[in-house]
Amino acid sequence: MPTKTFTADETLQLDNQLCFALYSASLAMTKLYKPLLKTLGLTYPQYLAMLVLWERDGLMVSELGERLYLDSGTLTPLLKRMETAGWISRQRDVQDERRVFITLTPAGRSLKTEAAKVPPCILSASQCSIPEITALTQQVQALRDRLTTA
Amino acid sequence: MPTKTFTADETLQLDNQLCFALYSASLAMTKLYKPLLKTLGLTYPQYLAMLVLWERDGLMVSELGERLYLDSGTLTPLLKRMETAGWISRQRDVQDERRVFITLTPAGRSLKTEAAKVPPCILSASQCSIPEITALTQQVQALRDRLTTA
DNA sequence: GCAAATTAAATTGTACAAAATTTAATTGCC
DNA sequence: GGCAATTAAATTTTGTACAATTTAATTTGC
Repeated sequence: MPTKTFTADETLQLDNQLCFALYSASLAMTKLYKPLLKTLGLTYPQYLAMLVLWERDGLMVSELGERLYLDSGTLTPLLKRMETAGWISRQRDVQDERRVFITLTPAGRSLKTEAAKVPPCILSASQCSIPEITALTQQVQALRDRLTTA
Repeated sequence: MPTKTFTADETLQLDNQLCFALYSASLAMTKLYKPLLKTLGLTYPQYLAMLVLWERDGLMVSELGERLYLDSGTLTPLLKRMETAGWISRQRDVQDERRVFITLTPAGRSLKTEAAKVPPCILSASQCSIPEITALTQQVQALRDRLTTA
């Protein structure tokens, strides 16, 4: 079977780029979340960190980073701001002084109730059905997993 | 038909979030592009700006921003760096001193040939077929368009 | 039992993103 | 014609991202 070839113009069209579709969709998503999260006192990446911690806390910074695909250079300042805001505490391991464990404060834990109102707002704004969202989420996750192992 | 309801735990699971799938996939994509673009002397958002300008240059900053869904607060410093690097020139309109037009330099224009090698590298790293990529791109674009009008 | 390699986080420096404010120019409207 | 509203970009501030380097602690070989 002959392989279709593309011109330089076609391969470089902005609207043919999956990377740009993801980039612009992710920024659009962030803009939608921002005003809702502002009422909670969280930025968007801080909200993602809270989603991880509401599932299970007492994680090391590196474990949080694996879950979020972010490194310590990004997480350390973000977590310091979250500590200042009163959502989490950062405690260095006495056994191994390199490790820092992240634990939710009572305020951080109870914020989950308010946060549960956010996803339904986003869902309605996205004008998508649940099955559509679920399918797209799985496809994009599968792509991400292939990209991170590449 | 009864509507299925979800618990707070389900709605807040990180791996159920389309927003996080997009966010992490977009960052993974950026990491894949970064070493390839470094050989060209471009950052990833600068590359996106070049894609627009290779299609058509002589745009105002605001027109570039509409195409990329970015505002002048992001684009102005980015474009200044691209001017310093020699890829573009920024010329203020004599008729209307508020407008700044962005034009490719000869070096910027000729960079397109080298850049055409990038998308095939990404395609092979993504381990996806062309039809898969095309379909996913269109779905994510459609989502973005619904989010930006929301 | 100790030096080399590894691991974990912090630090540093560069580069976006976006909200808010400022400055400058133009457009409407009476 | 003149003033308010609007538009366009720059500036400022806050907050990510991430590569590269540094510091500190542990593990592994020999």
